[in-house]
Amino acid sequence: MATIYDVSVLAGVSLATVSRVMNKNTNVSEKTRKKVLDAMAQLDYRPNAIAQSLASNCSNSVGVLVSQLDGPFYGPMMTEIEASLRAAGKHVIIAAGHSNEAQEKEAVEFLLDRGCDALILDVEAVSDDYLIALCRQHTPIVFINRYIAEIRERCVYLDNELGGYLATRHLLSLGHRHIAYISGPLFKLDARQRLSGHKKALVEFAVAYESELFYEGTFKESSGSDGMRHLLSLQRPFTAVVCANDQMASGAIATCLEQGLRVPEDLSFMGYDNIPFPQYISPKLNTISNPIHEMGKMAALWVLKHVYNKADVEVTNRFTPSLFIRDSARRLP
Amino acid sequence: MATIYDVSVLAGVSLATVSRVMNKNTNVSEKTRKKVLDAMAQLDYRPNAIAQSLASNCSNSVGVLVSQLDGPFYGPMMTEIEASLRAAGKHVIIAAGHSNEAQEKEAVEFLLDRGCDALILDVEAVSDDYLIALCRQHTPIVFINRYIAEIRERCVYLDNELGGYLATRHLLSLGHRHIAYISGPLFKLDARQRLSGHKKALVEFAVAYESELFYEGTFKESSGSDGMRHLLSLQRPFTAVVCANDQMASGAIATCLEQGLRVPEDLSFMGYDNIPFPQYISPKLNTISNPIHEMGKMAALWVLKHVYNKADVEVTNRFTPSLFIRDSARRLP
DNA sequence: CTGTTAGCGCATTCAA
DNA sequence: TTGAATGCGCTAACAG
Repeated sequence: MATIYDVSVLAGVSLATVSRVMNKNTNVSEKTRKKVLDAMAQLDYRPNAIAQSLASNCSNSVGVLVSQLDGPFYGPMMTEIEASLRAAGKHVIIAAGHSNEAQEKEAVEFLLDRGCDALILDVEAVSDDYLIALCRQHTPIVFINRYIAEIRERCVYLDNELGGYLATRHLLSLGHRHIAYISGPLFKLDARQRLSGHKKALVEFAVAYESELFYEGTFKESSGSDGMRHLLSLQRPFTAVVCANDQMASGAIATCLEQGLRVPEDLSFMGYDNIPFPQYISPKLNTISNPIHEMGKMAALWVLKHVYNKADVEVTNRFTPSLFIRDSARRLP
Repeated sequence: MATIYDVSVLAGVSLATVSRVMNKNTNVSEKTRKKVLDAMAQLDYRPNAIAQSLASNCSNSVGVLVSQLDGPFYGPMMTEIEASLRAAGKHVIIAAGHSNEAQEKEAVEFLLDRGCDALILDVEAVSDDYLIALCRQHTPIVFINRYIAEIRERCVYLDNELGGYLATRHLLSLGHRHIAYISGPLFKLDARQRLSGHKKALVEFAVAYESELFYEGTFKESSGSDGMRHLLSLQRPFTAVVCANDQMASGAIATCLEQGLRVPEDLSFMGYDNIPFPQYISPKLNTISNPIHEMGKMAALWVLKHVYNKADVEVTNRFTPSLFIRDSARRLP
């Protein structure tokens, strides 16, 4: 591997001059610039990014920490982040925290140690205090899907309570009065907020909350199935089910269909997140939009703006969900 | 940020000694080791990974390049790779190539420049020659989803032709004789191989290949819908459709259901990849397994074995697909 | 406009 | 067992 030194020798200039042309420093005559460029080409020179980072204290890379690497939720988010950052010549180092406190912390420290210029974190298991302390570090950090008042200008998040409210209100407005709820794991803030919105809508329509019709799932398809089986076993009447995400809704609907129930004729459903797949199933799922890709993009823009002084755009912190009406809920006669 | 120098001063030892205890070098007396460890703890010392990489020429990180960051295919693969590597104390830098030659090359060079100890590549757009040349570099590289004879021991791949064969043979064995085919983009090797297996099965059953019943899609849901609409518009009889992946199959089935066709009563379907979601839709999709997560794991093991001299496991290069029979195809009377 | 000189934080000889 | 010295490849003052 050729080094900057080899280039300088071949070009007959000093080391510093080579560095200057690399960094587009204008104080180089066209003639010497060309000599250097030629030498670089001839040696197939590639700058050593590690050495650049060490010397400049800037790695041109930003660390991204998500809960999982797979799934319909984080994929689009990472895609947007990567695309936005790459378009600005920055690169992305991705790690997974697996919703586990130790792993999340370890990943954060890894990214910090790797000299990332900034971090974009989607973390669920670590405490608010930990994150607030983290912000006192010199590496700038943005948070996705999390709202912490003390550092609110670094948070990019969805109004999950509003989404939960919209989902349930839609069913209520269709005449449903006995509505089951398959929740995400309640240790997650977004799951709690969605549930809170659900209850708010019930109150608004003066419908009692039936705690028997509540099931705490895991946000995965299989727990939607499990939840549905549980609810059906109750022998307690209900005409609709709100699921805290589309994956659980899909699992729940599949279970209904297996048991010979029709959707939405026998049971109406609402999902949440508007992930791509359920558009292609039958019945098409009603859901709440979750502009996760836009939030990813916004986090990337935040970094571009605050860390790299690019992108003079306005950063929106709070995103608003909206209702998608398709074929999985019907109006009660 | 405390440096190794700060630690050495506080501990009253030399810089080299601190380095020794960090690297678990045994030639340090218990007493001084303890002094150093104490100093580290006191200063909350975290080694600078960048500096370590530069000095040791080893970054403890491996680069992973996939086509996309989202989707049901690459997600599980990345998850396995990350988990296997992290368990060994190694880290992962992920980039996306977007099935585009320039972007794939750029990403490869980025990962190389970042000082990755090894690369795991899932690339589609670059040529075999480029990859063969890449292998002459000093950074070890392993390929997923690609077979190149000259560097076969670095390839981890699926027998796609066999999978295509199994899919079509299943339908043929159920009595289908007019089988449409919705293909992946033919510039991708796996799409061509799956199609080749399809034709092989037809030959075996002495059934003519009807080129009118062929549609070249993109591997995305929407192209499954498009393909289905095209096939239906042909007014040419067929009783089954083989789709080159599950996503297109889902799109195609959705379109059929929309148009009032029943699956599998009116039309039988086969998918490919066995992605999670279609298990939760109705009808449950027949498909071909694609052990992408195992392939990801195997690639990680390859790196652990050949680069870090860990994991004395046997590396399997070729994976064999198998048939999953569920509810989307019926036997013809 | 260009060259010289110091580091960046750490690993690694080579002596002691 | 420990310390001093050197260098990894590059950037960034500071001179000239």
